[in-house]
Amino acid sequence: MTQPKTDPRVLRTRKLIMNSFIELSGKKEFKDITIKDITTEAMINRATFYYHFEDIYDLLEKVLSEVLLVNLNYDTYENDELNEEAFVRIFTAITNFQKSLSNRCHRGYEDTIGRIIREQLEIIFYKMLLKQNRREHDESLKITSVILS
Amino acid sequence: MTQPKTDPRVLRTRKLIMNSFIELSGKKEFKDITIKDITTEAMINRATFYYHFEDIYDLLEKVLSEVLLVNLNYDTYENDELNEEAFVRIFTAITNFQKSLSNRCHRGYEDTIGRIIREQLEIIFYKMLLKQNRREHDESLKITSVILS
DNA sequence: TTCAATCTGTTGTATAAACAACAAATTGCC
DNA sequence: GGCAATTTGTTGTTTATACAACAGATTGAA
Repeated sequence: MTQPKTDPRVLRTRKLIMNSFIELSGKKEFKDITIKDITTEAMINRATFYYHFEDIYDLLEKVLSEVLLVNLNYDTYENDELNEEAFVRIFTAITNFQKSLSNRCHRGYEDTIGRIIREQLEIIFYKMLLKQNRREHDESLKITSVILS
Repeated sequence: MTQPKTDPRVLRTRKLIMNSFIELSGKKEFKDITIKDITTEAMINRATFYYHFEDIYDLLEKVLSEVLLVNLNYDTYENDELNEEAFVRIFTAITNFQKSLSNRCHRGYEDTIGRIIREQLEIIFYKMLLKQNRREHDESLKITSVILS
């Protein structure tokens, strides 16, 4: 509640970059997306990218976390049944990322991806547990483990 | 072709402000729209507004010109028949503006609006004439004159 | 009318973003 | 492998935007 309020310029720029990345992810494989692509699409100076993200992997991490969090917050307002669909969407997205990522083995990156997803899922599941409905989510957890293993 | 390239920040900010204004115009009457409303909606600092526009009337002028120009450029790619619809849209928009503007008589503003519209229409008609198809547009001109009188 | 609240313009200062230039790394092609 | 072209990080400088504060204007309700 008492957050220091982030500069609106920062919010706008980050959103532009992230959206451009997501947009491009629909057209190209992750390994073919360059930072220059993203910044050009976002109409943002390339130097500005590095003000917000270390590199393209850092961006990927943050986009993934963001997506998962957004979907989470969105879901907490809907109930039970509808969540199922959302989970399916999320998992599909994750799987796609994993797949398109598999080529670019650079610095054993799958581990990092896996870590992020697990962390976020942990949070999600935790909040879900607080809402008392356990059953189906345990299945999801197993599925994820399988995919990431 | 050899334009000095405007700063992308400027383009973004102007677009944000203009879009917010257009958005708000759909919800409120012009006379009820404050600059604070616009900047809040656009998530732009109010001081920044004055960096780009003198006041709300200046914004209105530029939005009108912009809208007309965009529609013009859009139309030049389509041909004859479809233009009719576009013109209808534009005239409806103009008429609405005029109507919602009529209360706010502040500094005899209708004159300015009329001037802008006439200027822009002049350009449009001129370009149309270069494309040889005269007939219908003369009617439009008459209609406009009536409205503005 | 009067008064409180809101809005308008304006200014000074801090910070994010643009831009240009660069060396190093990576890619892709022969 | 080697070479040209592209991409990546990084830096210094300029410019646009954020923010806070202000006096004056406008609004709206008592």
